[in-house]
Amino acid sequence: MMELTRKGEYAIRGIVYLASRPMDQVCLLSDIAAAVEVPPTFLAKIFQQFSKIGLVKSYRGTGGGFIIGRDPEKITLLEVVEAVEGPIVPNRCAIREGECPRDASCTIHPVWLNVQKQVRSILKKVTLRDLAANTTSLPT
Amino acid sequence: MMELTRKGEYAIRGIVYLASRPMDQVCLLSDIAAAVEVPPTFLAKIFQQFSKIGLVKSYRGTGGGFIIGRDPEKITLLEVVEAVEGPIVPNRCAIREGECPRDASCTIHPVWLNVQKQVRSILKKVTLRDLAANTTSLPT
DNA sequence: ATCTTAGAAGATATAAAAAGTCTTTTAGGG
DNA sequence: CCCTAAAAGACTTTTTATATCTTCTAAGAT
Ligand code: SF4
Ligand code: SF4
Repeated sequence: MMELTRKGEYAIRGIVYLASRPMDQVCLLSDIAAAVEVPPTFLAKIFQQFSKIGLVKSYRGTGGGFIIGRDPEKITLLEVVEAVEGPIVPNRCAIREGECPRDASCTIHPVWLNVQKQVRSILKKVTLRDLAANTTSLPT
Repeated sequence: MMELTRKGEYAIRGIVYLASRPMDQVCLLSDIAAAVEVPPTFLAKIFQQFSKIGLVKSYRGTGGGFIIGRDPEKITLLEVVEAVEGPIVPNRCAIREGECPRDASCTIHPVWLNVQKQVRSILKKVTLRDLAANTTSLPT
């Protein structure tokens, strides 16, 4: 239960790798995919999503590729996960009040709200900077 | 992300209802299904699973049906959820150490372990007695 | 200008899981 | 022996996940 999809896992691996690279160094998608062992075409789709919302910046053409969208310290794991997996909702009724007609009287409802809150809280406290291994100075 | 399946939701609704009934009163599956608004055939499958592990007791034939397997205070929401949804694992690496070859050096790994721990902790603290609305004295 | 490089966008394909149904069998009463 | 109700397992349908492919667009190199 509650399992992250491959997409989510790949997304995190990819952007964490990117966050560990210097911001002035444009990374080829193929290089990122190889480094984090993810199917390149799949990672491309994921990074397109990231690009749209500014989590990464993309450059086309020769010398193109990706860099991180902003300071890794300002990007939380929560943001990354929700960007590709959608909002964290342990059950439908956690989407919004009234989503389940039973929620007003349901004794289980508050439990899911609590789960949602706790999980979001954990993921929000972790930034890409925390996650980026110090590979900044590694060879290309 | 992290969404409970219908099966899980139905399972909880069903067993919570059962927990709210007096233990000496055998409940028809069809009645339970109607009360919690779940497809009867689907709930049947779920209760078969519960029966195997003793969460509910089943009786066949005339006057048959289901009762709760043991004191609702002794059954946690965690147990119920894991019975039908499997273990709570926010990511593969939370299944067991070594499941992901990267886990030893992975900076994200501990985050998922933490998520898993917190969620399990929340669900473990909630018993079926807490969840059972006081419908014990309602008409059949 | 045009060629090459590399990402964007969208369609498509495959596979797996979820959701639900149906049929046959077994057990327990009347 | 007949009726009731659950057990067991096969089966169907739908949805989601996973992945790839093709065409298009932007940017630098020649
Ligand atoms: S837990 Fe309660 S409120 Fe939430 S979906 Fe289930 S019935 Fe509805
Ligand atoms: S978070 Fe790290 S250890 Fe867990 S599955 Fe992903 S790479 Fe493996």
